[in-house]
Amino acid sequence: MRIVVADCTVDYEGRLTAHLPLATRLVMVKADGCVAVHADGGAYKPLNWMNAPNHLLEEDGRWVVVNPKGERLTITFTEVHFETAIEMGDDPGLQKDGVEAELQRLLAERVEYLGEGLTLVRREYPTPIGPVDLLCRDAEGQTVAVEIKRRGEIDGVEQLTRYLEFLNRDDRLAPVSGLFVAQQIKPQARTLADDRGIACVEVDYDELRGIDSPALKLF
Amino acid sequence: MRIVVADCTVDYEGRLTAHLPLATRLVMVKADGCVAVHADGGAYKPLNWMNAPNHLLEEDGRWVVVNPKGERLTITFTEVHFETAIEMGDDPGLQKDGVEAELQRLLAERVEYLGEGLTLVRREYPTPIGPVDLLCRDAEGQTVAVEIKRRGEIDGVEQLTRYLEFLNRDDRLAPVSGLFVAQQIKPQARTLADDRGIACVEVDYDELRGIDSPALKLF
DNA sequence: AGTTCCATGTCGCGG
DNA sequence: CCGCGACGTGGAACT
Repeated sequence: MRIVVADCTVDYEGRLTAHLPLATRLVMVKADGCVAVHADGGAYKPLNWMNAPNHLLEEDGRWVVVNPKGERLTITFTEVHFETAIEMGDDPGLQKDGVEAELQRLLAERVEYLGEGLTLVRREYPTPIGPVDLLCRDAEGQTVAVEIKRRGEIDGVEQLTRYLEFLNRDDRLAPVSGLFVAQQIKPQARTLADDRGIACVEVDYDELRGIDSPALKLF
Repeated sequence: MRIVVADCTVDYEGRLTAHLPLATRLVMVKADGCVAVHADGGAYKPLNWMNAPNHLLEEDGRWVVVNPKGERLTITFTEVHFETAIEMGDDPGLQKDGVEAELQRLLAERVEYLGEGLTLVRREYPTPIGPVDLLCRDAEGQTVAVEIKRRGEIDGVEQLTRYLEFLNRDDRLAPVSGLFVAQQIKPQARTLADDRGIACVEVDYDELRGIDSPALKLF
């Protein structure tokens, strides 16, 4: 990794046009070639950047970074305050836990949490336009398609609507009703779901994890 | 700005749980207090971070960053290879040009560019599921809902379709027709729009900017 | 390579 | 402060 602290101006021309006036900034070049320009504040996100793959042309007091899509980042240096390069080696990568996949796993084990008498038919039930998170049957034996999100927004309702459209063409399943499940459902998403006759359920992740945990079975 | 290159492990507990095994990484602390851990590759985005406002507690060989929401980032240092701190001052900030807001502003001033006899009723016209970019009336006085995108794709057509569904329930407005406007409209989006009776218009940003500019009024 | 969808999304604006 | 939508969304998984 290469690190340069310098007074510079930056110009980006690509998906939009952007310009950074003269100021002191940190320029980072990673081993894969991606370039990022950071200010001393604002956010962890760089002010400007160019992802790999790209080509870095170093002229006198100016770097021009171009990528195959024709986007261009130009950094013009006025004064370099500090510069270094450090070998860091490969990174083993980030291990994550607690995202949507986890929520789906927990709910698949406990579909009755979503509604009395609900039973699981299949997780990731395939349709021509992608898999439905959970396919269930309710107490009366009617099919229920469940879409799970961490945050329930309009896109999720659209997605479930598309699934229902396809599932309802299958005579062995129809009529299929929809159930939209999320840790938090936005009002607009709820409005749209109501309008389309799709039921909504908010679930509590910690409570679910509690139900799931072996510890609770001791009680 | 403070920069540390070190062998470290990182643990994040907050909206999710995440862990980074031991490796050499760059740790950046900005003037506003935000902390970012970068690997030497992968992307411009840090592996782990904590935005301001937060509190950084420096113990022996370990930093603990906590924020008011109760999220916690712990960096445990094995060996520090390099460390520096640099005063960079305020950043004047990024100037952007050519995004959707700009396009909407330009078109609101010149709706007749979108069709002969079109007049603006209101920008950001509210509906229960969000605001319509432009609400207009055509030469015959019929209501037209306009959705503006930089890049016209299928989800934009879906969005406009939802608005039309709601607007058409309002007797004072109905019947409402749709107009999908973008700098470039993907073939699939155009097909879907046609299928739903929604008209499409591609606009040229530079031309619009030209029309908008006072210079043209000299002719 | 193209498409779809998640994200500790982040960011900015308007109510 | 919340809700909502754009973003140079980025990035990963899957076809």
